Amino acid sequence: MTKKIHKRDATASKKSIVQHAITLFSTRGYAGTSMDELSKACGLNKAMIFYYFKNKKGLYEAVMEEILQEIYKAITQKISSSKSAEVQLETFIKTYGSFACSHPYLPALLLKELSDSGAVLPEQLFTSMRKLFALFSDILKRGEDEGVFQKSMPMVLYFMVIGSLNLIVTTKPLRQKAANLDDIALETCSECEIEDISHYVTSNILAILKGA
Amino acid sequence: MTKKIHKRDATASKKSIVQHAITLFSTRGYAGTSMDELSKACGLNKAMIFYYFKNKKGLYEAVMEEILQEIYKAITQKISSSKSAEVQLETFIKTYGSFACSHPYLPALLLKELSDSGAVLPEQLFTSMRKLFALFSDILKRGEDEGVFQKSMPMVLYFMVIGSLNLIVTTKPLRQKAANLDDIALETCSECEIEDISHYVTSNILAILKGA
Amino acid sequence: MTKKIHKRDATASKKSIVQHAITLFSTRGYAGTSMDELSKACGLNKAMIFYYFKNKKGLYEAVMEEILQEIYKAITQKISSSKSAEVQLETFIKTYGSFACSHPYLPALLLKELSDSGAVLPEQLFTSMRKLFALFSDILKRGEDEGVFQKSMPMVLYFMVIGSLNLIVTTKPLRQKAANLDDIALETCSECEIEDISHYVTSNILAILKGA
Amino acid sequence: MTKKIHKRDATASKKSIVQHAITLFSTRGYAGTSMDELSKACGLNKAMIFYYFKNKKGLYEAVMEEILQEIYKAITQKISSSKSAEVQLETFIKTYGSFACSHPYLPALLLKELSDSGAVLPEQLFTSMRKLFALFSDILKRGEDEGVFQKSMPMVLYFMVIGSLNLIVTTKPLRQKAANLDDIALETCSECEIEDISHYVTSNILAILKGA
DNA sequence: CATGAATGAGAGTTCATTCAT
DNA sequence: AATGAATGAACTCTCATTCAT
Repeated sequence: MTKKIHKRDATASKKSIVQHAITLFSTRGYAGTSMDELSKACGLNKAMIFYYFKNKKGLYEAVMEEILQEIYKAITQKISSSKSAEVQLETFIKTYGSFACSHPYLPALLLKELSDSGAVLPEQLFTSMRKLFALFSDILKRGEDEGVFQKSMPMVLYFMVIGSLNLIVTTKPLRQKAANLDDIALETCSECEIEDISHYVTSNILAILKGA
Repeated sequence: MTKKIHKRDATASKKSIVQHAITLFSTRGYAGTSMDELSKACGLNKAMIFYYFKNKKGLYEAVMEEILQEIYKAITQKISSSKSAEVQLETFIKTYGSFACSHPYLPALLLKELSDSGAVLPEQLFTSMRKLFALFSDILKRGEDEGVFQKSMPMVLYFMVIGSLNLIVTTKPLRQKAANLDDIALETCSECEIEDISHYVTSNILAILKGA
Repeated sequence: MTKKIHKRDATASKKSIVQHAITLFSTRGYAGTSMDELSKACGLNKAMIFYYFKNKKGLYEAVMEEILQEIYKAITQKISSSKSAEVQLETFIKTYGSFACSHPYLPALLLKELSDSGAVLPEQLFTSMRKLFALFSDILKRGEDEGVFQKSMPMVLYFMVIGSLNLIVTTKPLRQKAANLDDIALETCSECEIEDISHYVTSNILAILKGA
Repeated sequence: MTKKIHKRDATASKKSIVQHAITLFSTRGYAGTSMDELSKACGLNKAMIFYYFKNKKGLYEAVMEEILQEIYKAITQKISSSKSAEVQLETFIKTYGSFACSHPYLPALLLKELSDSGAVLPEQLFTSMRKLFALFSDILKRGEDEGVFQKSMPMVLYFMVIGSLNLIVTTKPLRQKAANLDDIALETCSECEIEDISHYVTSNILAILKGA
């Protein structure tokens, strides 16, 4: 008689769905993720996903919203306390790197979305990504105004930063497997710490901005 | 009475399938591409896809093999004639950039595959990508040996190059739409030519490698 | 507007699927039965078959499980009340015969499965068949112990019994058609009652077991 | 330039197709056998099967025709020289047994066909089977006329003979696997020679026909 | 809020068969 | 006589989604 009634806690259930959805979407992609699998993963009835998120796309939107807000919050919090443009830039890159490393679904989802100009979520991706880039762009502008940075192409620099950091994170398993297989030593950074990489990227960007 | 009799030319049919598959895979992703749609796109019976490529994965492998060989050939041909490490590096970056721009499926497919460490094609992606990176890495080493380049982290630099170039290409539509919508001017390079960007990336990487 | 809403009764739906599957599998064989046809036959959506039985093989297993249990139950119920080995043997044969006649899918399915050593369901067929044969074999042994039966080859006798009864049932339509067509009288038992045949088989087996 | 042109020997090709078809039909059944697989098995182009046999059913007919003629010939040859009804019956049973054992596709195909009254080949199966049964029936009649056999039900006796022999052959692998797995000894004749079984069946039938 | 039964469309794949060479 | 390319229908199975309870 007593059926396994679930939590009856709307917010908790929603959160559980989103969390498991993040994992699945980031590993299998949007089309490759099935609602059936997701419902099993989070132990909730399949219909509940539609009850809370209307449809698959709605859930995906919630997922992307979530992770883009997370990374944005993580960066703005750290940056607020920084003074100089130089330090702010360093903070931006290092925070992004360590966040991407500890939340590897971010690079996976971001690269997937960006790889087709956000075929699934054009507008939302656009506004969210825009905010993050605006932050980066502002730092560069401040540096220019302060006379510590050269004139630059912010968009390209931004992509150099997040492109390299994202790829370093997503290809980690690939590179480690390669390291075990490879005869000759091709330096693939298979054992590098994210801190060292973030640091290296930072100094590279600064070298570019400071010029000869 | 007149059935849609097809060309009866194996190589032509295979090529047609691969070409249309490239388009679909790069825009919709692996899971999002349907063999039905593909067969309609290339005007061939669905069964022919399986006749030639055994299954969906087999076709995808053929597609990736194709484009990775293309870009590798494009780069090695141009590089062979270059002399100094510096010029070779410039050639690498500019060739990659212009190829990616004229064959925009390359960045799309590459980013998708790299975004989950090649979930679909682990080994093949690995070997093919490895060859391209080895080329890049060799140039850096030669530069070091010749004393014109500083010591560096080749993997990170490589990802800075292809990360930025790929993202510039794939986000082009997104950025152009943004430019029309945006009130304030955020420099998103929506009108930049790929030559200028490749040139900028090149000089940035050289700045990094040449140091202060 | 009025969609074909179904009963929403799990056990009823499952039963309906199994019942119609029995008919189809027994007439068309495993490979010859299509899930599409089955779904139409039982008025349920095709997906429901997979919802309840996972896949075609799973359904087939359920079907075989069902009918083998049925015949086993039918026989054991009747036999339990019998006293002597002789009567038990008679009960076994006659029950099997009348059951096979009133449930003609049993011989059809059994012969098909046995005709290739259970290519589809090796283990299950094995255990289920084994139980039935063990019953038969036990009766013979008891008869031997009691001194009323001669030593015999139980497996061969068993196959003589179920072989003949099954074939009589499955070839019934064939033999009746033959009777109409045939000029000369070939005694094909086209009008025989199953009771007479079971009786004849019983007395034959007893003749064998009692010896000269 | 020189393509692998095949034998160009019509009868040889046809024979090869039939031989391989026998194997496949007997193991996988009619519906379970694919023309693709068959063409690969016999190394001939798929279209040739249709060139020679019109369609799948036509090939199946040829296959059944072939094996039913084989067994009929094998038996009639041996029987012609026999004198008494008793010896003829013995010859019938033993020849059938040894042929079935050395050509195990016969029992497999026969049981499959008989299990649904020849759904695929009603008429042909009917005439061919009829001939074999007529042979058996004639022997019994002669025995009756000679006063050595009791009155009997030929159809049932016939099915007891071929039912048991066919099942013994087709279930051999099943019974051998069972023997290895089984803890307690259930006499499944897993190691019996066909000669012993044929002999046992013969003496059983004779016991029936000679009566008390 | 939660469940499991139900659905229709479409997925990838295989089929028997035909046609041009 | 023989081949490989082509076809359309059918196959098993999965999908996102809805409905009754």
